[in-house]
Amino acid sequence: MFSDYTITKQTCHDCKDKSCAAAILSKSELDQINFNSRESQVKKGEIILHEGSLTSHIIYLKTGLVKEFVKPSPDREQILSIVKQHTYLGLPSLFGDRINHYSYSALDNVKVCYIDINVFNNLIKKNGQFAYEILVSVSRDSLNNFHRFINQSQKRIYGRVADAILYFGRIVYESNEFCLPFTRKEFADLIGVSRESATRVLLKFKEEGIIEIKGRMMEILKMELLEQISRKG
Amino acid sequence: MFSDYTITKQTCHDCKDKSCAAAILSKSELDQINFNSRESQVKKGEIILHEGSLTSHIIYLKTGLVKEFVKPSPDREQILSIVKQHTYLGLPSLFGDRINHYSYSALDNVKVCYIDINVFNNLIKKNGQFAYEILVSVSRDSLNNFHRFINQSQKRIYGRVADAILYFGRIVYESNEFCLPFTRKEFADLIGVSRESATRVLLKFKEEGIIEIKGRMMEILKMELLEQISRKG
DNA sequence: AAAATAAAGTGATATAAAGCACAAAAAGGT
DNA sequence: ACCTTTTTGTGCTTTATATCACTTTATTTT
Repeated sequence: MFSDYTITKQTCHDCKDKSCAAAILSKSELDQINFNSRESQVKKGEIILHEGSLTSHIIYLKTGLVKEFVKPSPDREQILSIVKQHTYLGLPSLFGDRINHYSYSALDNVKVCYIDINVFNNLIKKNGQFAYEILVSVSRDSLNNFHRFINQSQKRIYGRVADAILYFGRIVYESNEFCLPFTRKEFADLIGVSRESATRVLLKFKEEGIIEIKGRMMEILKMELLEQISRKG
Repeated sequence: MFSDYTITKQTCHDCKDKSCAAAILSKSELDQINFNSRESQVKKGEIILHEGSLTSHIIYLKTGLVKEFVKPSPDREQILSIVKQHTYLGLPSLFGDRINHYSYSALDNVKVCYIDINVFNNLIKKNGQFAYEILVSVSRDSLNNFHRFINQSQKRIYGRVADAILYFGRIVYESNEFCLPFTRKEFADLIGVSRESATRVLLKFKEEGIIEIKGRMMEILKMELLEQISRKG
């Protein structure tokens, strides 16, 4: 089982998937990360990080998609966001009590890097420019997530479904045609509605020619209308 | 009107209300803030910062309570949090597009300091330790607010009202007896329910002896029960 | 390829909470 | 102290969406 996690290692210096923050580090600073990190692969569906666990390493998502979620109770799941590549996972948890507040699981086969937390914190404290970049990233995420949540809490189901579709089209895949990375249940968990209701609205949208949907494949046909529905709530 | 804002100025060095972050600055660094900031008072009910406005100064809440909110539509209001003294307002907005994403208004007469944004950013980039402290604060807020929101979206009205009461008792006032800083409407806006429903639940709690409430005065009588209701949702 | 399991779709019903309309009380202004 | 405005409380009605129970369709497993 464990041998599935192929542990490869090239140097961080010539990594094509560096974060914006890491890009501004000096050679010797990058060396510190290089010597105190390792890369690993996680298969589709597997958990990368568990809500409630203690952080000893910071995890950088090098390639692939990851879902960020919490389970308020064993039978419920709230998906907070879909995390794209070139992102550190769970930064806010890192600077607080060091307990991970969210769980992360791989939506496809992904590559992640584990970086020693002390090395990372040290770079922040030593290099204000690096800290600033991390701050920008934490702030952006905080704002984005919050906006999605506020919208959600204000909108009714049609608006929420429209939002979710736009989220995939504009932010996650940046294309009008994409393949949902998960089931209808999970789609529903992303916007906080029941699976049945989500299904119904999705089919209504299809019926009205707003989207084309076949299994997990989805295409936005009437962007204008969808945006309008999203606005109206 | 404007003369109401008494502009006093003592030096930042002997300020009794310094932020945790500012406390670690050197004398010369504090000087920079000192020469590029001014203190001002805002009266109860007045707006400190408008959602959508551009940031030229960062605002530090020296004393008093402030409500952080957004207005998704002119007739709706979502209160995000009650901000306590010794907190920078709207930090996440500062590091993104520099547009304020939330509004802030004074819940009582408050003192705030306006600090030049460039000076502030400079300190972050020059002093990683300072940056780290800001990072901790942004992260804490992000996590806290998110938790409240996730809870909210998962709970039904009884749980939400219980949460709000506990929020005031434990976090805002740190006492079992307190005076709500605003109307029932605003109380409802904090937890995203209608005013009528909030009222009804509040009175139900009173009837059952869980809380004592008279106007805006509130006292938590059965903490255990309240926590249980909060957990059950 | 067949059987088993999981996911998706569908109609009927239940229900929590919003909305409405009004009365009572409190707060604010003159 | 009186009038006006705002806030709070209350019963009734409406409505959106969850939940239930079941069928159909996909996906895995053997």
